[in-house]
Order: sequence, then structure tokens, then C-alpha cells
Amino acid sequence: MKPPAKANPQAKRAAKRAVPLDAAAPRWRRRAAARPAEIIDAALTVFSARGFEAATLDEVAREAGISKGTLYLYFDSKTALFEAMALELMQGVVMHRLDALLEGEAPAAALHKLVGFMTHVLDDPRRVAMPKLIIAESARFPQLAEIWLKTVITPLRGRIIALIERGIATGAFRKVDAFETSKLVIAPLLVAALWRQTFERFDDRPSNPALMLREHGEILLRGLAKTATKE
Amino acid sequence: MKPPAKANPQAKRAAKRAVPLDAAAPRWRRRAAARPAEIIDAALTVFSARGFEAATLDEVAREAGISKGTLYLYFDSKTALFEAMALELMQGVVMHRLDALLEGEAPAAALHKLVGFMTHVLDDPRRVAMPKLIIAESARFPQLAEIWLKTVITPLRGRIIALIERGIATGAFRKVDAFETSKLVIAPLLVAALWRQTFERFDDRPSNPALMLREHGEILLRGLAKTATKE
Amino acid sequence: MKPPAKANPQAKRAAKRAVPLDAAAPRWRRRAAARPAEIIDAALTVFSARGFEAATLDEVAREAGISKGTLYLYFDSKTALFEAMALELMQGVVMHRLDALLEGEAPAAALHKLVGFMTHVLDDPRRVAMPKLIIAESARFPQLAEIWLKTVITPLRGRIIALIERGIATGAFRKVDAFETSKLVIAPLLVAALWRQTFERFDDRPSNPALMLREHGEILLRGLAKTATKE
Amino acid sequence: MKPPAKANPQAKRAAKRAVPLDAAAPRWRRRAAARPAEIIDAALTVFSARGFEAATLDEVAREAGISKGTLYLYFDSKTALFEAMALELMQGVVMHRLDALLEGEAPAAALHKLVGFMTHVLDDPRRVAMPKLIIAESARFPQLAEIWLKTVITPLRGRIIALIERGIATGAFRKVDAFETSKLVIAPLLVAALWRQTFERFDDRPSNPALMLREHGEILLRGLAKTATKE
DNA sequence: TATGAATGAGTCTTCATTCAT
DNA sequence: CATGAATGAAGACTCATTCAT
Repeated sequence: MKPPAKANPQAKRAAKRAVPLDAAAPRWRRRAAARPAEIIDAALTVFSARGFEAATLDEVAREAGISKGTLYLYFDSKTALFEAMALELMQGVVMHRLDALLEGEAPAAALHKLVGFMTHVLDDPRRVAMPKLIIAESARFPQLAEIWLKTVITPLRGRIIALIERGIATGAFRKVDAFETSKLVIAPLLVAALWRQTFERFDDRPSNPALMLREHGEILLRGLAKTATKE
Repeated sequence: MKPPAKANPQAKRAAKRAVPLDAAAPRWRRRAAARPAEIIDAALTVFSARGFEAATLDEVAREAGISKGTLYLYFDSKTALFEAMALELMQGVVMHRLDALLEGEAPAAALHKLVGFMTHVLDDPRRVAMPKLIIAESARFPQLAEIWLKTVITPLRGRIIALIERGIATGAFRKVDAFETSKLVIAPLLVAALWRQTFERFDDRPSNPALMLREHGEILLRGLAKTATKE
Repeated sequence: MKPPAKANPQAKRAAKRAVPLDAAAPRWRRRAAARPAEIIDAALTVFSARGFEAATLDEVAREAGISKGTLYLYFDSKTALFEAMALELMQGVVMHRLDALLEGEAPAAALHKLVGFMTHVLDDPRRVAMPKLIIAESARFPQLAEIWLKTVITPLRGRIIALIERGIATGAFRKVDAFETSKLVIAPLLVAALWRQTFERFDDRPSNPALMLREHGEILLRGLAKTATKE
Repeated sequence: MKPPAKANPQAKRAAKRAVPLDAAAPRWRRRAAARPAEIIDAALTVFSARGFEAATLDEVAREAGISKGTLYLYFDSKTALFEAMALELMQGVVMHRLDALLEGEAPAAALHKLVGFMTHVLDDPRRVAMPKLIIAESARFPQLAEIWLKTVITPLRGRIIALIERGIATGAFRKVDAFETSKLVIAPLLVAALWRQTFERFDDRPSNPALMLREHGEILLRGLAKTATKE
């Protein structure tokens, strides 16, 4: 995937005005200028609603409150804008907090906390939008699926696998295929995110993802528990 | 959603099966009878691979081995073709077989059989393609999501809810929210279908949906069992 | 203008069946087979209603109750059909009857009869359709305008000019430019034909072409009369 | 019929007229202000020559010296362009001048002046083009016929009817049907306009519309006069 | 002779991208 | 930096014409 293109052309300008003091300015505050972020917001809105092909840059520009030509000052092409937007969205997903959360917990308790953590994820509309976007555009942007897999799914799954294997090792969990089971842990989260974007409005009963995830945690814990081994 | 204009369905099929006596009779009249199905096959291939917008009718025609104009003899528009294709795909999903399968089974056994049934669904490439198509095109074709919900998801979910409630009533299952839990039963099936189409090829470990579903069934049964599932 | 193309392919057939007796059959009954005439009727209907470009052969075929392919058994192309139809329509316009009508009449009486004759022309829907068709398609079929001018307008105008000049010579009419005046004689007929096809339906008062032409004749006669010469 | 989307009318016109001082100022901003009018001019040329259906936007664009896409910046569709063009052409027809001309004249003199006025109309090539366009496209654009009838024909006819009735009332004219006669007054004008566009070039004698209309006026006046028009 | 399925050239229309101002 | 007019390549759709049956 190409880098976000010339996404910060204002950088040079800033440098011109910059007094030495700025040298120490926080590095992480890249693209401080509001424009690119505004455009990316608009892009998320439009691309999510229409899909990549059906979205028009006219609409993105209108949504961002700028002219179509201005888009090209910040992004090389429609494709570059989409990629920048998608990458931007994936940035936020950090494992650190999760690691801190699970640190030192017993497997069962950790699993429980993990499922609780998922509920929060569903509250962030930008993060909820990702799965649908990635799935819908996987034909044209396979890199997105790949990057998301590598940066989001695999690390998360890694933690879950480790957790399950630790549980098996400590005798808390019965013997299961940790790899496949890890996907079962995540599946309801994915489905909840997709459901909300696609089917929710047509369903006669409103869904209650928090309750669903609570049931999920409960079933998981009981389903994995060693004691339950029959036969 | 208008049905496709299937021109003279299969008027000449009989001639095709006819005994040698017919040898002197006119051979078969073009491919007219088979055409709509061939086109829908091609459409599924192309729409699945590219999405509705990015797919071109040129490509569909090439895939079907016909000219662009011929498409319009059978379908009124690109949209009509897509809809016809999607509806065609949903036709096959029948609940009868499932009902027969679950008939008279105890809740736990029925749940087990149901999960086993899911494994078969994943073997039908046309059925596997549906979720992704519906999710990807839900912005442009919300009817698809609605129809799929009403004709596939809701009936299936209904069976599961009934099954869970029966289990609770008979004391086999502990008290859970049957509605939310029913979604948990289905979630891994959906995720497996989407996974195969989107992420599978990038994953370093091949997935094993059959094994996953087996674990799913096991966890579900144990997770729902009333006591700590001893017997 | 190309000849009506192979507009009578059935002719040969007929010849085959024909007994010598037929040799004496009326010559003028060309294209006795019904098909071409039916097609031309349909063509007139559709071309008149839609114009040459907007008319589709599908519609002509449907109107004629035959298949599109059959059209090509009788006419080489859409263009050929249109031309054949237009020529066919012009055939009917014969001056003989008019000449017989005016024979031996005094100029004033002849002019009066001529205007009365125009009223009849307006009763033939096929003849009324011609001016509009010719005018509308004059860009694509300038030959039509030319042929119509030569076979219909010029002869008619010639009679009128002769009539006027005779009137002037005999002292019945005052001295006018016979050529330009001849057009004034015809103008109301043309306008009446066009009016009926184009504006009639939007007008709040129904038009009364017969009355109009009667007034026309009266004004003409009085307007041309010698006695009226003032100064 | 939506009006054309005339983009920023003539914002920069002022700059164009500016004195040399402006020489260093930005030259003029494209042709934006003039564009719609240029396009309509080109459209008139092409639509008149070919008719609506046969005209291609490629040709209109070429005629206007712009690209095909640019057309769509100013007009929503081929249809919209045609309608805008036709409406534009009808704008110019004002009755005011005619009313001023006829004001206070005796019926006979007014009629004479009116016929003289018609001669001027024939000098405006854009106005001459209208009848043919309207007649040729009346099938696809019946509104044009309706609008033309209401905004051009009916008002004009109204004046003529009033004039004739006044003449009858004052004893200058004999008793005629004013409604039908009014059409006789206009007919030669219409025919002259149509003639020039359709038949003129094939006629062996050039037509002389001015002379024709003069004869028309003379015949009309004499034909309507009460007595045998002696004075 | 008659059919109608098939074709593909031709048109309208959209929209990402460029560039003069 | 910002604009928005202009472009032209690409795609959906139509329809005259052909041809196997």
C-alpha cells in the first residue's frame, strides 16, 4: 500500500514559520493542520455509506466543505484518499490497553474481561465501520484486509490463543483447539459490528449487543471450563 | 424487484431429450433456454469478485460467453440482473430439510445437529458468497439485506430460539436470553463464510471451519447446560 | 432515391402460380401481396408518430403484426422502408382528377372549385400526414422534399399559375404576381394539415378547416377580382 | 421544463471591459459567462440541421468548441439542452412592438402594417427556425408546441381577431368568421418560414417572400373590404 | 417465407483528474 | 493554498441488422 500520498503539504509551510522552539514540538502530532483530518472524516462518512466505487469525490468534497480540486492538494487520487482513510482508522486500535487490562489475570477472568472490552469497541462508530468497509472493498483493496488481519486480528487472536493455552496448561480449561476457538471468541464481535450496519434497521426486534456479549462470555467460560468434561 | 424476463423458459428442452427419431428434426434452437441461468452464473462470478459498481457488463458478458447486447434480452438493466441473481441465490435456502433434521430431537441433540448442518452450508460456494455480497451492497440494495433477513436469518433464528426455549423449559439448558443467544449460535457460520472470502488467503494458518464449528457446538452445549454438565 | 428495394419478393411466387389468364390482369395492381402494404401502413403510423430516428423497427413490426426479421424480407433497411412508404404516399396524388374538375371552367369558378377540392384532401389522413413527415425529415431525406416539390407542389402550383394568368388575361383578375400568389392559394391548405397534426390538441378552440377554406376562397376571389382596382 | 443551470452568469464581465490599467490583472476567467449562450447557439445549429434524435452531443460540443463533458456542466441532459434552446428562442418574441405599431390605426391600415411586420420576422434566422423545429419535434416535445401556441400564436391571433372584429364593427370589413380568418392571415408567414428551410433549395424559381407578403396584404384587404372596395 | 435470438456499433452520461486563475 | 471550469476515458444501454433454424 502506497503511503498516504502528500497528505501533509502544509508541513513545509509550517517549517518556514517555525521558530527553533518548535523543534521540540510533539512528534506524534503529525498532520496537525485540520484539513486532512476533516477530509478523512468526510471520506469515512461517504465511503462507508456508498462504498468506494459509488462514492464520488464531489460528495466527499461537499461533506468536507471544500472544493473538489482541494482534495488533490492533500491526496493524490481517490484511491490514495481511501487508503489513507482506512489506515488512519486502523491506527487507533492499540493492543496496549488490552494488554494492561489482562495483565496478571487468571485465564478465566481474563477471558471475561476481554469480552467486556469488546463491548466498548462497539461504542466507537469509526471502529464499527471498519469490518464492513474492509469486507466490501476487499476485492479492490486486498491490502486492507491484509493489513487489518496483521495489525488487528492476528495480534488480538494471538492474545486469545495464548490465554486459552495458558488456561489449558493451568487446568482451568479443557483441551480445545486454541486457534479455532480463538476465532469463536471474536466472531460475535464481528457479527455485532456488521449487524448494526446492515441488518439492524430491518429487524423487528432491536438487538442488544451488550447483552449478547455478556451471554457470549458466560457461554464461553462455561463451555471451556475443565470440570465440564463428560464421558 | 421485477423477476428477470426469462424468455421462453425451456420450450425446446423436450426436443433435446428426444429419441433418435428426431434426428432429422431441427437441432436445438440456440441456447435460449439455458441463457438466463448461464448469465446469472457469470453475474455471480463477476459481481462477487468486483462488487456491483465496479463490475462491468462487458465482463459479465465475456464471462457468460455472449455479447453485451444479449444481456439485455434477458435482463432489463444491470440493476435488474444483480437483483435477479441475488434472489436466485436465496431461493435455494430451504428450511424444510433442517426441520426434518431436527424433528423429534432433544434440545441438546438438536443443537448439535444444527451446528453440524452449518458445516454443509459452507460447502456450497454460491451460498457462501451471499453474506459478503449482501453486506457489500447493502447501501445500494437494502432490499437484499431485508429479504435475506426475512427469508433466511429470521426463520433460522426462530428455530434456534424455539429450540433454546424448549431446552430451558425441559430443564436441559440454563436460563439465558434466547434471542441474543440465537445470534451467538449463528455468528460463527457467518464469520466463517466471510472469512473464507476475505481474509483466508492472507492468513498464515489455514482455517479449518469444520473443526471450528465442532468446537463451537461443543462449547455451546456445555455453555448452555443447566448444571456443570455432569451426567 | 433508391427504388423501394425488394418490396415485392412475392411477385415471383405469384408468377409461378399464375395462369395465362393473369397476363391480362391489371398492371397497376403492383404489390398485390398484402404484406408490403401492411408494413407500409404500419410504417406510416409509426414514422408519423415518432419521426424517422425515434421510430424503432420493433414498433413497426409489432404494429404490422409480424416479426422484426420479416421486415427485412421486404425492405433492405429502415431507410429503404421509410423511402418506400413516402413514395407510396405520394403515388396517390393525381392531378388528373383535378384537371377534369377544372376543365372548361372560368378562372374565378375554377379557383373556387380548386379551394373546395382542397377540403377533400384534408379528409385523407394519409395525405395530411405527408407535409409534417417531409418537413420533419427534410434533413435526412432531402429527396423527399424534392420529390414532393416536383410531383405534388409544382404541378399543382402550375395549374394555379396558369389559372391566375388566364384570369388576368381574360380581365377577370387584376394584375398580380402569379407565381407568388399561387403560393398564397396553397398556404392555408398546408397550414391546415400541419395544424391538425401539431397544434390542434392544445388549442382552446377547435379549428374548422372547411370553414377556413371557404373564407379563404371568398377572400381570394374578391381579392383578385379586377373590379376592385382602386386608384 | 427546468431552466438551464447557467453558472455564474457574468461575474467577470466587468473585468473584460476594464481599462488598460487592468493589464496586469488576471486575464479573464475562462469563458464561463458566455458558455451557456454559445452552447445554445451550437445546439440550435445542430438540432435544426439534424432534428433532436439524430443530433449527437458530440456534434453540438464540436460546434460549440468544447468537450462533451462540458455540456453537462451547463445542462442536465440532451433533453434539457433542447428545451432550454427552444425556450430561449421563444423569449425574443414580444408583442409590445407590434402593439405599438398597430396603436390607433384604422383596421385596414393596421392589417397592412401587420403584414409588413411579418416580413421583418422572416429576416431573423433564429425565429425562422422555430416552426420547423416545433413541428418536427412535436411528438417528443409536445410542450414546445403548446408553449409556442400559447405565447406566440394565440396572442398574435388575438390581435388579428380583434382587428378583424373592429373592422367588421366599423363597417370597413364585411362579415367573416374572425377566428378562421385570423389563421388565414398568419398562414403565409408560416409557410414562408417552412418553405425557406425545406423546399427553397429545390425550387427552380427563387421565392420572394417579401413580394408574396405584399400580395398577401393586398388580397387580404381587398378580400375583406365591405363593398367591392371602391372609394 | 418467417422467426427471434444474437450482435456490436453508436450515444448519452458520469466522474476522477487537471490546471488556469 | 483554493477554486471550479474543463476534460475525456469509460460504462450502461439501444437498436438496426444478421442469420441459424
